[in-house]
Amino acid sequence: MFDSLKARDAAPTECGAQIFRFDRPENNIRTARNSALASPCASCKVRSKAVCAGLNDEEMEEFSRNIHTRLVKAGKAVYRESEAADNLFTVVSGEVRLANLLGDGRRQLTAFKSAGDLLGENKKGFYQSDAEAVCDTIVCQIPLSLMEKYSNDVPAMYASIATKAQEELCELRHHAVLLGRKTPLEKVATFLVDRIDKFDSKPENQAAIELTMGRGDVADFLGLTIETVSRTITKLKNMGLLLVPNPHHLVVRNSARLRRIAEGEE
Amino acid sequence: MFDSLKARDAAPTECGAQIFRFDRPENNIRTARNSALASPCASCKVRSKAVCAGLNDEEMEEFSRNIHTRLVKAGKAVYRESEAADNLFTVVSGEVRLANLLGDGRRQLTAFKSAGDLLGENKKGFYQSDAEAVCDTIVCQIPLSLMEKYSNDVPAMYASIATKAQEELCELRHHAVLLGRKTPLEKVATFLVDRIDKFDSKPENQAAIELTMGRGDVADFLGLTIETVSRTITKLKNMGLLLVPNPHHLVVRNSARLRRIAEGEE
DNA sequence: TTGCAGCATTGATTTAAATCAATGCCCGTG
DNA sequence: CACGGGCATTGATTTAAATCAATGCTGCAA
Repeated sequence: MFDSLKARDAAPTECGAQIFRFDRPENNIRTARNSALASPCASCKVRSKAVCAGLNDEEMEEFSRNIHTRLVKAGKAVYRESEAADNLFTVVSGEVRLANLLGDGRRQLTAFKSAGDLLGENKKGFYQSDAEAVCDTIVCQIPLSLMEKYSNDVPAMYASIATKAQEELCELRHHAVLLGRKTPLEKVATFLVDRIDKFDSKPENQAAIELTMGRGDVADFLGLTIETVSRTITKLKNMGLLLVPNPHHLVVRNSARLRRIAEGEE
Repeated sequence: MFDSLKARDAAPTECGAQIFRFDRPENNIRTARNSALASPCASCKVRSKAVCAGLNDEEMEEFSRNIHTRLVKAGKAVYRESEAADNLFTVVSGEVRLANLLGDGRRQLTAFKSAGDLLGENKKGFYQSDAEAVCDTIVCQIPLSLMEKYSNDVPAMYASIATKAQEELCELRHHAVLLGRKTPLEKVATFLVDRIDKFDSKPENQAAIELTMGRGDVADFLGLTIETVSRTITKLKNMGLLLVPNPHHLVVRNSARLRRIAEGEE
């Protein structure tokens, strides 16, 4: 019955994951008082956006001794649902999808996580979704025990986690509206607009979008089939709203109108 | 186009909201050392489940001077989206729906909150949904400033809020799977099973379910139309899984099978 | 270079859920 | 007690998206 909704494997697509360099101590987040301390974290490009942003130099120094970075190849799992949740993860580069499966293989993606985002939703000590790399991805693995330690000592970190949880709740409500009430056209438009807002710093009317994931991932994120996603993108193209140089690179030509469509306003 | 999806008003249904009595100091949660202190909180029936559970007698005493309880009539708002978020709320009795609207009136409910649940999701100081009483409901209004004060002093309270946030995230992911990938039959079955798990302490095979909300609310929660919800309930009735004494009271006759249906296993 | 595998697109057909429409039921009210 | 309004249910019809099916494209490997 749901054959075409079966879980699909990752598109092992090149997504330009740049390697995280430990040997480039250009700390532009906070001046290291003692550059001899320069730890992996010191040169971390996502530190300003990540939960560890609030640590001072000494704390960061200890932090960096306890975390470690992992390269997760496209399609491989960072963790799986029901595994014991011992770590949190910050995405350093690349992109991760959070997936939940039904017994017969139907799949729903609940989020894509990219640079600076925090992963590791758990309940009673177990992860609640599969977290899989969409493309080659680097994550920073943070033992939960370490987090707990800092959470008490470093209010900024607890606050940061709380804020991220609130944002995530907000995103999920937003996504529930999409899944439950939007048309395919509105779903795809929302997806594209959200990507622009997440990645494109300059909110011009014309914006380039890189899709690290394949159509199957988009479909499972939006609660559609691959075919409907494809047809809808073609439709947006025919409406003159989109250029499609190739399946993984889109250019939005009129993001204002796309935004209106996303909200069901036309 | 979406006329039949327009936001529907509350069913002003009687839901047996029992009035919260201040004058009955039967503190079965924690023995009040000094019964002269007996505050409204002392007799609160939901305290063991609520965020204030971790307060000691003195803290609770101060707490009770700063909170106040409000009766919200069926259909009225506890708060509205985009209002300044100055308070959190604990549901004392009754039930609240969280609603998000699209410009043209389409509506998605993201949660029903009942006794002991915490309300007041906000982002950057503003509520993110409409919170409306499904039936006559009593809420305990807690100034956010008070929460912040206790959050620093009373780790248990911060932990309790964090736990509730995690649970909420978990529920929303669960709901995303439902909205994006389940059939109407599975959606309704899931809704019923979740209600049993939430309200029915004894997990017998036969369980009574009270629906405080009308079919419109159920439809907007499940991403369906009223008609489909109604037909699906009839279908479950015809399958021998359900008795429907009246629209607001259902009896599940085989919850094990209902559970299997909910997970798409048959 | 050719062939193949995996995606993506496009087209035809089916089907399930939305929409449109009518009726019934229950409760509160005059 | 009769009436009216708001829900809920049920039936008929439409329609949009899933499904089924075929073809095309791209990049990798033999």
